[in-house]
Amino acid sequence: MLSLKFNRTTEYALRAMANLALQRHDRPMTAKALSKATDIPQHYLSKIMKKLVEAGLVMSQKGHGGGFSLGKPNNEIPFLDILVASGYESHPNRCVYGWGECNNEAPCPLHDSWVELNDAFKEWAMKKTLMDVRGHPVQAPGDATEGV
Amino acid sequence: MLSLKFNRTTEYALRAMANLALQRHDRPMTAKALSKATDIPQHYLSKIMKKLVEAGLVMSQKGHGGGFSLGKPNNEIPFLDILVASGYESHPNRCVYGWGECNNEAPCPLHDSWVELNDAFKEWAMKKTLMDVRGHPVQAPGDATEGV
DNA sequence: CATACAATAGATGATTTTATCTATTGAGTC
DNA sequence: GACTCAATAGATAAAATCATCTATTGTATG
Repeated sequence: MLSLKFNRTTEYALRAMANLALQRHDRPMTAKALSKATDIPQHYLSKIMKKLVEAGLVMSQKGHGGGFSLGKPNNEIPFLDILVASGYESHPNRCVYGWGECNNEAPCPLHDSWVELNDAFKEWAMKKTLMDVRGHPVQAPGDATEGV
Repeated sequence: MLSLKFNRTTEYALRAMANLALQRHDRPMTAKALSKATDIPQHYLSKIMKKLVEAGLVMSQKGHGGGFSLGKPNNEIPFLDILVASGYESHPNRCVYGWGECNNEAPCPLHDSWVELNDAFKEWAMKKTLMDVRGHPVQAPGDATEGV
């Protein structure tokens, strides 16, 4: 079984955003609560949230009653933005084959294959948004949700 | 520009294999030579080569005149095998959302999206083989290759 | 069989990533 | 305005990854 691996920071960013997106009430969610819900170390999470805030994907509110909430509607937050905001892109198109210069004009032996994979990845990241996170009931249908 | 990131070990494995695949003469290639050609630290490379040997993707020959050569024909070595052999799979389908149990029956909110991406990834990894590495001239057409 | 070559193995070190801890700043409530 | 809540910031620590160094084992050649 092969599966992609994101680094923790990116994985956490995705996880936190998905969690925020599933929040029903429109009251902001505190870092502490989010940390608990996502099982992400609180202070580590805070640093990630900061990045997401800076990217405009999340709004933050200090002080009593404050917390985090989405900065845009679900469907306007593609995973791509979350990946980028979380700092996923540290090695901008680094050549797997090790060539300093590697592009369509001077492609390394792996270039074409590599591009194919990345195109698929990029397509996914652009197409999928936080809207796609809803799709399963998060809790059992009969549970008691406090009325909005 | 978003692009996938493999860890170094995996990237190196891919790179080394691609390099071996492009070798014209059928004499084995020493770790030293391969290290130089791929710009991978020699002893680090050796450890990776060991894994590839164990997986049967590479044959190794000790002693004078020895070195590494492909263990199978190019087209029988899909990238998938290289990834797996290099140890890419450390977290067997870890749930991005952090759920211990996460599968089609009990899918986390990110599951479907995640599966979609991974399917694309797996398809790529299975489809592409070392044969796809040939496709560009490695050296200028008119260069002097020693006769086989 | 002595020598040089070359893979294998194990120990050690550097760097990066991940995680934690301790303030500090900002905002609402009594 | 004192108090509590909660994000922000920075320093520090733990762990994993990446890299190097030093033997050791195995193989061909003079």
